[in-house]
Parts: sequence; C-alpha cells; structure tokens
Amino acid sequence: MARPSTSRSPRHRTPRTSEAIATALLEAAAVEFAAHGYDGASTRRIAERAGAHQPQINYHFTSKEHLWRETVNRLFGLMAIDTPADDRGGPGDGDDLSVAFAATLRRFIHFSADHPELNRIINLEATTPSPRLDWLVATHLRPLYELVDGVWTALRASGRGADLTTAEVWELTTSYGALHFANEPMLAALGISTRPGRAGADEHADRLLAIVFP
Amino acid sequence: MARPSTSRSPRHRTPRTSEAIATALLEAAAVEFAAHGYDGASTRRIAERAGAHQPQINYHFTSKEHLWRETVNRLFGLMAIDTPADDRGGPGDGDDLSVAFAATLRRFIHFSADHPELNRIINLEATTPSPRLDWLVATHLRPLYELVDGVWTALRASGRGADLTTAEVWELTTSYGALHFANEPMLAALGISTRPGRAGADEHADRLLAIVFP
DNA sequence: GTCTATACCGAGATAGAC
DNA sequence: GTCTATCTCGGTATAGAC
Repeated sequence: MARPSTSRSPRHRTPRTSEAIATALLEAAAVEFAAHGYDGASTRRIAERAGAHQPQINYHFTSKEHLWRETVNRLFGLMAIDTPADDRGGPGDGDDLSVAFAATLRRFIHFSADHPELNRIINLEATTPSPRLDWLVATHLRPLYELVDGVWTALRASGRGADLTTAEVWELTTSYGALHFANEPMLAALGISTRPGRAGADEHADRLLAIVFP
Repeated sequence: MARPSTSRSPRHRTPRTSEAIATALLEAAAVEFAAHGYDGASTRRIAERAGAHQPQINYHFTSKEHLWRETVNRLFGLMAIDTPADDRGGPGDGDDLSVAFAATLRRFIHFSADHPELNRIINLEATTPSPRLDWLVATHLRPLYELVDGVWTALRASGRGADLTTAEVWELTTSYGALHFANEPMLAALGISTRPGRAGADEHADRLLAIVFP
C-alpha cells in the first residue's frame, strides 16, 4: 500500500554485475527455450525467471535470436568442460580407444542428465530447416560428429565395438541416450522413469553401453 | 483491379464440405504443431495452410486446445490403421509372437516415416508437465504401452528377443526408431540421413530390429 | 546499465453481416 | 457455415528518464 514509487517488479535488491545478470538470463533462457521452443518461449518469461526486466535482454543480447545462440554456446561450453576433448580421441591402441570412448559416452550421458536442456533445444530445431538449424550444425554439431566419426572408425577398424555405423552410434547416443532425461516427465507419467540423480544416469549409461559395446 | 468485392484471401473456389475443411485443418495443424510446438504454432498459419480463414478454427474446434487434441486423435487413428492391433498381440507360441511383434515394429517405423508429425508432437509435450501431457498419456500412450508390455513380457518369458525391458524397447522404438524421421532435416544437414521413401524406412527398421531381435 | 513507458505487431477469440 | 471486422492480450523491441 505504501511506497508507491520505489516498488519494482523484479526483485534484485543486490544490483548484480553485468556478467551476473547475463548469466542469469542465459540460465533462464535455457529452461524456457527447452520447455517451449524458440517461437513459444517469451523474453518476458525469461527475464522474469532471471529476476530481470524484459528490455535488459535486448540490452545484453540485442535480440531474441542472439540470446538463443548464446544460450546454446553456453550449454556446449558446459558440455566441453564435463566431457573434455582429450578423452574423445588421442593416440593409443584399440583397447585404450574403447575405454576412452566408453568413458566419454558415459560422461556425456551424465551431462545430459544434469543439463537436459541442450539435447532438448537441439531436438526442437532438428525437425525444421531454418537458419538456426544451419548455424547449430555448422558451429557445433558437425565438428563434434567428425570427432566421433574419427574415433569410432578407428575403433571399429581394430575390431572393437558393436557392428554399428558412426551414424547409428550418434543417433543411439543422442536419441535413446540423452533424450531419456529430457523426456523424464512423460516417462514418469508412464511409470518408467529412472531413478533420479547419479545412480539413474549411470544405469542409463549402462544400457546404452550394453548396445554400443556388447 | 476489377472484382473489388468477391475476392477472398483463402482460395477455395470449391466451397468444400464441413468435413473436408475440418480434415484440411487437422492436416495443417499436424504440420504446424509438429514444426513449432503448441505455443509456437499459430491458428492463423494453420488456417492459411488449410486454405481457410482463421475464425473457422474456432467454429469447427471451438479452441486451439481442442484443435490440438483432435489433431493428436486423428494421427493415432491413422497409426491404428497402419499397425492394426491384431498384430500387436493375440495367442500363439513364442515364435508367432516374435514374428508378429517384429512385423508390428516394422509397420510402426513405416508409419513414423510417413507421419513424422505424431512422434514429433509427442516429443514436444514429453519434456514439460502439463494438462496436455497428462491427457496424452492417459488417452493414448498408457494403453499402448501396456499392450506392448504384455506382448514383450510374454515373448521374453519364452526366451525370445534381446535382454531388454519393455521400457528399453519402448524408448528405443520411439526415440531411436521413430525420431529418426522427425529429425531428418538435422541428419541431412549432418550428411547422415537415410534414403527417402520405403527403402530408407525399411533400412532403419532393420537397424532397430537388429537391436531388439539380435 | 537499469528501469518505465510505450510503440508496434501478431496472437486467439468473438460479433454480426451475409 | 463463411467471412470481415474487431476486441483484447501478450509478444519483441525501442526511447528516454534516471
């Protein structure tokens, strides 16, 4: 009732640095984009979730499109930290490669359990040709795929792994492996969700690895 | 220049029956909902794609929400035609069951290749709890899952099939099996899309069946 | 850099002539 | 039943005070 002028909608008594609010916006954007898709997500809701004002999105990221890209960049950055590139390739005999590749797959599954938003966002873009999809493939997916292809091809050449192409391993990992966590609400409603936390993620990684490395 | 009054934006010189336009709207809605999600799809675009006026959606389906449900109902109806329930279960020994189950999986994959919109729409709802998701599970997914569960359990009891739970078979089929076609634009951009048409669908069914029935 | 106010557009839904 | 006009709301983006 009192204080008619100084009341603001978002609550950030702590004025926060420019970087802090940018990060908060990116985190909120990941959740909203993952839940509602690019078109369905609204910058109002993203700002609200971040405890910021909607115009601050345009100030920090100039446009919704740029915000989306930076959100994806940030998530891929987090993934790179969790599943470092050293483990994806490197020299060594077939057994070394197999062990390293399996370990990386497991780490990727764990990352997907911790950050289901990334696979979610990728899958949302995957079905419709768009500039966003082109950018996503060129910037992030293709380099990653070629890395995987190199390792898997070498690995298969030395007789390890299941009789699957790189494309099959890729699809199994991203669709069956990672989407499991993004689809948790539906699986829970069906009564087939995994245990939450590390244990559940590990079990799902076991299931994937049983197919890729029988 | 001439005819100032009789020009209409949507082109349907043929006035079409009520049922024809309802079907056209449902087909258009499937494409738009699949491409942009529920929130992202617009009734204006759906009507435009169907060659109708936007208010006709409210006339025929009362609301966007109802239109969405009828769109899903129609797609599940088409699926039931393509993969009839007789083939999903029925009495018989283990070999009969295996053959019938494999045939049904194959038909489902073919249906998913012909109508990627259904798996797409399901996947869009799968990640966020909502009344739509609850309705989807209760109305369509749970009955289907329990059918699959009954058959797969019987089949496994007789020693057939890979050492997988029903949940694993379900996820492999819907994620790895069906999403392959929904994600075709991304896979094509990565250079790993399958051949179009029946042949490509059959090849992908082979890949899935090689995992489920080694 | 932050925040209020607002411009401008497109969304879903409704009214009423036809 | 169809179609035009329109209501109201929420979307992104911008202007300008502070």
